[in-house]
Amino acid sequence: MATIRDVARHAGVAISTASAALNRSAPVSADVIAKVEAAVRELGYVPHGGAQSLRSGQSRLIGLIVPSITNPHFAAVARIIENVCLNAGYLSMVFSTGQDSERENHILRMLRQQRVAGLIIIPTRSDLEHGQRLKREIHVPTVLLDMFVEGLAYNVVKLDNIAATRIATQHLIDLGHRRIAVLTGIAELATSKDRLAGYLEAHRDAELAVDPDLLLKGDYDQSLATRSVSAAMRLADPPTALLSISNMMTLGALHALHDLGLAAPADLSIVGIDDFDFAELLAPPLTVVRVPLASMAERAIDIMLDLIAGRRRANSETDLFFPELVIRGSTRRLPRA
Amino acid sequence: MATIRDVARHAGVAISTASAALNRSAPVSADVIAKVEAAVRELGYVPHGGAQSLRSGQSRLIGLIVPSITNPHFAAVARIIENVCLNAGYLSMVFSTGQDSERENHILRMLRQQRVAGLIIIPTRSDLEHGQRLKREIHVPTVLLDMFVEGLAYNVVKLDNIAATRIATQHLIDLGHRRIAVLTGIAELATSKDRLAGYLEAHRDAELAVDPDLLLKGDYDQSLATRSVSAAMRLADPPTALLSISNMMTLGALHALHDLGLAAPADLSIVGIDDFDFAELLAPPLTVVRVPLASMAERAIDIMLDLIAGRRRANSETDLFFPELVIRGSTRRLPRA
DNA sequence: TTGCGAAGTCGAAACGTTTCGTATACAGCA
DNA sequence: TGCTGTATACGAAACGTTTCGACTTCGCAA
Repeated sequence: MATIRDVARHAGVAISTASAALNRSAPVSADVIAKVEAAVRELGYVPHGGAQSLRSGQSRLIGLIVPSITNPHFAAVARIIENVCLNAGYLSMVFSTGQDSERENHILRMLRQQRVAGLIIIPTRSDLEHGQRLKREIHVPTVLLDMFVEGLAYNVVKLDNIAATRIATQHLIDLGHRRIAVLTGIAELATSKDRLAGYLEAHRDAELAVDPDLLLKGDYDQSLATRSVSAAMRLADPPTALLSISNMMTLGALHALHDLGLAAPADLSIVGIDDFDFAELLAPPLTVVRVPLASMAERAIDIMLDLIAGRRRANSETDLFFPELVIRGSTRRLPRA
Repeated sequence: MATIRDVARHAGVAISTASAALNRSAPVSADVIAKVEAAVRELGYVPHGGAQSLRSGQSRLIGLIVPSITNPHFAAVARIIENVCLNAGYLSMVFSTGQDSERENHILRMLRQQRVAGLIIIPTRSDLEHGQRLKREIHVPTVLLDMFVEGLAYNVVKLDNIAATRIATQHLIDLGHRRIAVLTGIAELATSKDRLAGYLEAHRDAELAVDPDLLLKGDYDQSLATRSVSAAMRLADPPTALLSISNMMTLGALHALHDLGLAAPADLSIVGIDDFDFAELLAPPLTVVRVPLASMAERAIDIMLDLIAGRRRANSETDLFFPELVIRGSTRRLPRA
């Protein structure tokens, strides 16, 4: 592989001059620039990123850590961040934690080994202990996406999660539902807590009691959601509506109904948080709360690049985005008993 | 950031000894290993990947290039490869080409700059010209996934695409369909050609003529597929069945029916290539040809790691995988006219 | 004419590793 | 006792860059 030494020799200049010509980091005559660029083309020279990172102390790598790349929600995030990075001369590196803190930690370490310039993370937990662990492990500009973590002075870009479930629940209440189940998330996660809070808030506002039996266990994954919903539907007094706080669990709920020979919205009105391409084509088309994901991802990477460039200083400000209810076919007015 | 020099000093040994202790690359006493490892922990030392790559001439990075990470099909591939890499001490870097050769080229260059140890690619084109371009741009072990490219002596892991569409088409013919439309792909792609070939083969076998009007334009994306199917359904003599050669286009077809107030399978039987999580939950549940994707991705990364380790030599052998028809609700027997 | 600053170029050091040849210590053997 | 071999440890070079101080050259002002 050609090195900059080859390029310099080929162009008849010193290595330092070749470097300056390529990076425009010092005044170089147009003539020399032309010769150097010609040499680069001729030799097919591509700089050694490792050497650059070693010498300059900064890489052009940005790490992105999401729960799972197979979730269309996060795939969309990855795609957007990849694009912005590529346009800015950076490279994004995407990894899935599978909600496993150990794995998250391992990924963090590997990313640190690559000396990534910045990190965008959807963390696996949001408690203080985890915050301290992250603080210990991370030494670069970081933006928290989708979720806040205790004790971390990082910028946060997230949804108004309370509002998201509040308007979703409100919608169900407006349709006359009184027994509204909720597929909850992981108790340790701030996002889950907030989403549950929104559900409770809507009940309080409507002066509706909450039946603990209708707080269904979930873990953001399909299979547990399927089981939980199955169980709920077999209750003596089953729910007439369901709020699912994440897209994969919504799918799980659909599966459960399918397995039981039931259907939405006839047997159960369903509203999910988080729209996605397929939602409209499902049976039934899903009523969802849309999360302005593209904007959120863009904001996150913008902040990141600002942070790296020193145009902005890290702080713990939160950029809050607002959800929007999209009514489709999976919810219906509850007929009078 | 702590360097290996700090570690060495802290452990009271020479740098080279510390290195040997960490990499087990030379005999080091258990005593010293313990001291070095203690120092590593205490200082939070993480080696500088760039420096390692510079000095040793090899990185632990593997590039994965797919058409689009937002396609659940490819997201699944990415996830599998990420896992295998992580377990093998490698890091995968995933990028989406958007079927754009220029972008593919740009990504290739950036990956070359990072000195990735290997590449797994689903290429944007399969003609000879593109093959030569790739050959020029790539200097590391490479595995072609999902598609063959002319003039490249790389290992290929792909589906028996002809069989895939043949059995799909055969299924429709068996159900009595005679006017079967096909949503084709990009003409330059070997995979598309093969899939069209399978469709034609099935017709030939059944001694059925092919109506050119039923060869619908597609580009692996939703929107064109939607338009093509819309147009087809407005034909004087519309098709009674549709074969879609990729999942996103199947969704597009569904959208088209939806927009026209039509439904599958009543107005059109649909079979798509490529199963995915949502297929079962769509309206209707999709009849598809399942692609053994997980196995394919695993095989690809296995070959890759073998290639890197020198346990295997690059060649142009093809690992062929076989599809399987999964009959669900989107196809039905054509009632007699 | 001299002096001075700017433009352009160069050489060498440094970044953090790995690797390889060499040094030391000690045990075993003659 | 002296020699050889083995097990460890060390020192220094090298990987490909960027960066910085130093050196020319040249134009221009004094």
